[in-house]
Amino acid sequence: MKITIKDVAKQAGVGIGTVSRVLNNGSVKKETRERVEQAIRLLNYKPNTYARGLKSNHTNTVALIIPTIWHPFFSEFTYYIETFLEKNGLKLLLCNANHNSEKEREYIQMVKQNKVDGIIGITYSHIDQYVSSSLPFVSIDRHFSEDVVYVTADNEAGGILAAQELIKRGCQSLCFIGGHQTAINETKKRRQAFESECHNQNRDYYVLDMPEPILDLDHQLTSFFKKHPDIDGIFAINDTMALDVIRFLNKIGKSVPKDVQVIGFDGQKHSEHSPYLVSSIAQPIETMAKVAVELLIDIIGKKDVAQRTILPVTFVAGKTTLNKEE
Amino acid sequence: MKITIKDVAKQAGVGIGTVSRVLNNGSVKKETRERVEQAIRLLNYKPNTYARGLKSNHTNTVALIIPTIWHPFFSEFTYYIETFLEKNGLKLLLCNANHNSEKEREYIQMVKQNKVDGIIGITYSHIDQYVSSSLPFVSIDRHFSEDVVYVTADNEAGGILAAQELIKRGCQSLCFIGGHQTAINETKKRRQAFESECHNQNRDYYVLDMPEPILDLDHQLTSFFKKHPDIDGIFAINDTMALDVIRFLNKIGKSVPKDVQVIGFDGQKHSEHSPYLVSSIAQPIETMAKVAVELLIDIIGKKDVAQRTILPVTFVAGKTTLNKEE
DNA sequence: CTGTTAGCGCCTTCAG
DNA sequence: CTGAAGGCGCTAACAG
Repeated sequence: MKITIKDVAKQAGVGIGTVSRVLNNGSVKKETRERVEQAIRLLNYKPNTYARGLKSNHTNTVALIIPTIWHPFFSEFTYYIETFLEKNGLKLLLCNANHNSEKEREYIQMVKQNKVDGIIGITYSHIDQYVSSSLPFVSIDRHFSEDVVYVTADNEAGGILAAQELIKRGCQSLCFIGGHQTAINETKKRRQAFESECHNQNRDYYVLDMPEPILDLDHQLTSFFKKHPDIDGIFAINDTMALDVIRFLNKIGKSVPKDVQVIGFDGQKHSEHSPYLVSSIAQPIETMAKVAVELLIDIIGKKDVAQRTILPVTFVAGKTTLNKEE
Repeated sequence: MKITIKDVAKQAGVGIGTVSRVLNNGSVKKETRERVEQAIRLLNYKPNTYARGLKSNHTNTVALIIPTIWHPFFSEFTYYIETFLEKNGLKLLLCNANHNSEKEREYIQMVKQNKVDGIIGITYSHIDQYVSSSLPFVSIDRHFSEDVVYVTADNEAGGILAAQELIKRGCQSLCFIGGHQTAINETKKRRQAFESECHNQNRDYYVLDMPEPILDLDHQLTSFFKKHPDIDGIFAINDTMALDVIRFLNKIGKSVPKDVQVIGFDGQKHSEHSPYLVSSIAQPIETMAKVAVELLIDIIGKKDVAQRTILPVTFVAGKTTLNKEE
């Protein structure tokens, strides 16, 4: 049996308008309000979200689009997004896009259908045309061609920092190992900045930048290291790649960090209280989430917001680099 | 400007009922249907979810309650849940409960408010009284006192298997290390079954079962291993605990798996294509998710369903056990 | 087969 | 300050 506002009104002996008013903090005589509140409790009445949404045209729900939740970086990010949404009375609808742009588009449609109020997205597919600046959308790590609001870590500073940290730790022969996709995204700057810093410091460096999806990683790594056996400092485009590379290095009998030092990017952990997976350039994930949520709320509230926000990165020492020589 | 069904009807020169029918695959003359579909495309019309929900009283949205998404086990589980929901045209609302039963209750309320159609929950708090069997709720790993539908891995078989695998690999002195909470849950059977199997096989075993939250783990481990320095086979209640224990063992100079072999529980990976974190009793996470979704859909559809589903576990070899002696 | 109509539960005027 | 009435966009039942 569904309890509606009508039942409450009858129970309290008032009109439904009055009940609505107490629900929405309208002005109601204190005594009447109490009577209504009691009736609400008595009947265990819950306002129907749909009826509300139909009128007010908003749902207090935000969609988050990520490639997959089954990944420490995205799960941490999602964790914080949910936390901040919660603080603002918003709910989170989760979408594992899996590089399926169809699915991403579906969620974009949902904004128009009033199923969600806005979207926060980490997406690497070509959905530029569907994301216009008129849509309440905050992009992470991804600069769309149109002027869509986005938040990103300072990938450029990260690339530079990675080179500096490796050099500081005595590496002589550096390299970058990563993968790339066709869609433009901010992560490409990691490599660029790393290269330019190597250049500035007059260091040799090599680059292995593979087009994704990477199917034969070990094969490619084998020939890369065969060609450059002297490499002793690696900057991997992210922690996952770093782990893969480390696994490979161990397989071919190289020790990390003794023979080769490795720095990843992201600053991942298994879970909140775990140690870092690898030495890494850590993204300020919590802050990124916080800013993304705040921006989205402002956009939904029709306020003007900064089109781009770049947050600082830091080096976090794990077990894949030596201690700094100072 | 909002496009409604009315606009479409006018554009197509038909009544709104007809438009509704083409939207819901009612019987419409082919020619008329085409005209309507064209109008829909032309106006880029999207049916309003709220208006629909208001009528039909369902939202095609399911809430998932987990302690935290920032954890490989839960993020994998969530990944599969979302996948299966998606296949059934359902959306996922994510709730990091963080052991906050207040928040869990809030989501339970949402079912009553028609904000979600049902709930799948991994919850370790005391919300029994709010979850009645009348609610579309599927519980994972948790047996509520009322007859709530639940899905769980075979924790009992897992405990036995863990003991067998350790013994098979030559361990002489076994132990169980875990934590427990006040709320009843299926994971307690891991310890019980492990103990009884040790008993059956006439093996010595020790137990360190700490009340959660565990604040001084290292401290407790220190005194435990001081008391039992001969332990060479450990069954940890889950992979996270296994990792913590391994970290501790390394700290005190013991090598895993050479000196001590460790088996966890869950079968966690960082992400889809990563190796197992530790040797482990793997839960059939994908199947659990699939079954949970199917059960929930059946419950929502008022069908009768099995009250409990127990799924088989398997041993997966990681790097924390020796090869089997066969 | 198709147009019309009556609500779904709520919020918001608008009188009283 | 409060009750009644209209309508949000849609579906389903009912005539035609």
